[in-house]
Amino acid sequence: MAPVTELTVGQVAMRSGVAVSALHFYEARGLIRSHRTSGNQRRYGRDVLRRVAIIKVAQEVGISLAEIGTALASLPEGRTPTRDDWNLLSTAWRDGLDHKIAQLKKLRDGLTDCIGCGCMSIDKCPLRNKGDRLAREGTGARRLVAT
Amino acid sequence: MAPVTELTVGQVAMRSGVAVSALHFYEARGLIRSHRTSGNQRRYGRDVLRRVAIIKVAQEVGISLAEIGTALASLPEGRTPTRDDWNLLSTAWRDGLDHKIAQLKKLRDGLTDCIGCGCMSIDKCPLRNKGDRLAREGTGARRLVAT
DNA sequence: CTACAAGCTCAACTTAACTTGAGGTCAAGC
DNA sequence: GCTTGACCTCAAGTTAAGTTGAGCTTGTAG
Repeated sequence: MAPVTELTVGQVAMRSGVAVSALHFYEARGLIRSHRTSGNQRRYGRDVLRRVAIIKVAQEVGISLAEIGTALASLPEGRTPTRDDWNLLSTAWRDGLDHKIAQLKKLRDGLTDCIGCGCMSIDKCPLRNKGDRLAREGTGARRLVAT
Repeated sequence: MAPVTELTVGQVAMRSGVAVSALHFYEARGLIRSHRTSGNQRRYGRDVLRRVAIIKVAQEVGISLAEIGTALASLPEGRTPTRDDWNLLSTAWRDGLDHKIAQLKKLRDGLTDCIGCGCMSIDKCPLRNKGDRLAREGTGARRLVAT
C-alpha cells in the first residue's frame, strides 16, 4: 500500500528548505545518502527529511557538520531515525547548548563587571582570563563556536 | 618620567597571547595601529594591549572583526580607550550578547520540548520553524553566529 | 518526438580569520 | 664584523560550509 514515495533532490530541497547544492554537499560528507535511478539521478527515502531537519537544528545549536556526521553515523545505518535516536542526540546537544549558554552568561557578566573598571589588563582583568580559558577549551579550534 | 615604553610586535604578541601574524593581520584590517622605527619595524603604544584585549573578548562573544573594527573606529583616533569608551562598547555588545543568549535558550527549550515528539516535520515542528526564523535573522549570513 | 526543466559531475570561487613560507632586513651579543 | 634571532613584505594555503558555473545527460509535457 504505502507507495515508498521516493523524493528527488529538488523535492527534498524544496521541502527541507536547503539548496540542492547543499544536499549534494551533505551527501559527499556522508550525512545523508541516496540511491540512484537507472539514469544516475538521486532518489531519497523519506528519512532524509528528518535527517536534514536534524542537521539544520544541530547547526543552529552551533554543532559542526563533522560532529553532526559523527552523531548521525551512530544511528542505525539507513534507518529512519526513531524517537529514541532523536532523544539521544537532542539530549546530548542540549547539554552542549546549556554549556554554551553558561559560557556566554559568564562572558556577559564579566562584561558587566568590567564596565566600571576599564582595566582590561591582560593579567589582571577577570574578563580576559575567563576568556582565555574559554578560548582554550577546544583542541586547536580557532573558529568562534567550533564547539 | 614615564618612558613611553614602546612595544615590539613580539612583545605585544607575548603579552596579549595572540600570534605576531595575527597582529599584522589586525593592523592590515585597521583594528590596531603602529608607527615604525627608522628600520621599518613596528612599535606599539601601550594602548594596543587594551585594544587587542577588547578584540579578543568581542570575538568570543561572537562579534566579527569587521564589527569590532567599526566599533573601535568610533573611538577617538590613536587615543588609549578611556573608561567611558569601553563603557560604550561593552554596553552595546552586552545587549547583543543578551539577545544571543535569549536565542540559544529558545532553541534549547525547543529541543527539550521536542525530545518526546520525534517528529521533526519541516512544516509542523515548532523547533524547525523557530530555527528557520532564527536562521533568517541576519542578512544573508550563513555562518552560524555571524551576528 | 522534441523542447526544456531538472539532474549530474567536477572544479573553482567565497568569506572569515588567520597561518605558513619564501626571500630579505635589522639589531644586539661576542 | 659576523652570526643569530626578531622583523619585514607579500603571496599562497587552510577550514568550514557551501555556492556558482561549465558542459553534459534525463525525463516529461505538449
